[in-house]
Amino acid sequence: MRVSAKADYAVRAAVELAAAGEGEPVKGERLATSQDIPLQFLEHILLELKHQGLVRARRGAKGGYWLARPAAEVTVADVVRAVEGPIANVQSMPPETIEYAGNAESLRDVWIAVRANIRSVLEEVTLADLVSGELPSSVEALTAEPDSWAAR
Amino acid sequence: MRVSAKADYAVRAAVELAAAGEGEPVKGERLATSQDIPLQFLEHILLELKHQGLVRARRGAKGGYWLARPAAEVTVADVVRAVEGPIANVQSMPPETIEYAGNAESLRDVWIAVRANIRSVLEEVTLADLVSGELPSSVEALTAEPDSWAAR
DNA sequence: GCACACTCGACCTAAAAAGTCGAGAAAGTC
DNA sequence: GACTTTCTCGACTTTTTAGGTCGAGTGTGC
Repeated sequence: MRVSAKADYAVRAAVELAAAGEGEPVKGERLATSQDIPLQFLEHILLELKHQGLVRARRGAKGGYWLARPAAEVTVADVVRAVEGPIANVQSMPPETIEYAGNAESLRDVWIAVRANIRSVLEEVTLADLVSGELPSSVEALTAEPDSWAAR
Repeated sequence: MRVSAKADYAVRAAVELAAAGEGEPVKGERLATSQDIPLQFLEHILLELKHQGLVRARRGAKGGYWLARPAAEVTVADVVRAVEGPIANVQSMPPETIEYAGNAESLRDVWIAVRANIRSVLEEVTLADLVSGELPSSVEALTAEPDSWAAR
């Protein structure tokens, strides 16, 4: 139940692209320095985002990366899935395919519920939301709870 | 964003202990076979659960493992934390301690919201709930959504 | 005292995560 | 058309985690 560096980097780079607007391409190096990500690792991540159709790129002078879709139409879930695959898998299997023996039968439903709740955040927040700093109200409601900020 | 085999095993073993009741200790081997978990790996897990005070054990004939607290007072979150540490860390750091540069500032709030939502499931469900098969209504509400079952 | 079953450190392998290198190919500039 | 820039991408390295095994030891009950 942890978020990998790769996923975190991917979202941050995508936000940076979103912030740059539809204008001209942003160079990998600028993304790397502005978000403090190792350049060559970032290039791999951007390549994956490109392969998933989230990002486009051009080489050469005036080259760089840009979002393939408007920032308001790209969710955080899209970016995370592009680099990590399905969200909230259990033992690398989607929870709905797992058969639990006897007493643990209901455990599957718990993992399903967890996944649903993760999705309800990641699929609601778009890159445009992140750039503007205004998250959807359902998400703000969660961060408003003081309890959400307690380490545990 | 995945659930490790270890966490899954730990919860299943704990459920099995919960189902056994307060009576006599359950042998490691019985837990291993009933939930189909490699015995020696399971023993490590049970040892961790013991170190965290969730489980007690006795050696020798008539030995075995049992829950240190009533099943209704042990949540799935307790078990997962015992073997995996804090839930929903980003790059091994608790999200509230992370500083994001410039445009990515709000990303921290997203991870906080995700963690809050995961907790709201795992901290609500107890081992007793799992044994009885009746999950809290807030969790059942999530699994009732057909969308929750769709792979993505 | 003997068998049973947990204790626990040491070890192991495979895979994933995280990061690096370097050759090459497209795009623009002069 | 040479040159520079910047992405492309396979190969490789390193570190960490996941997942699992072994075996000597130790407490317990009979």
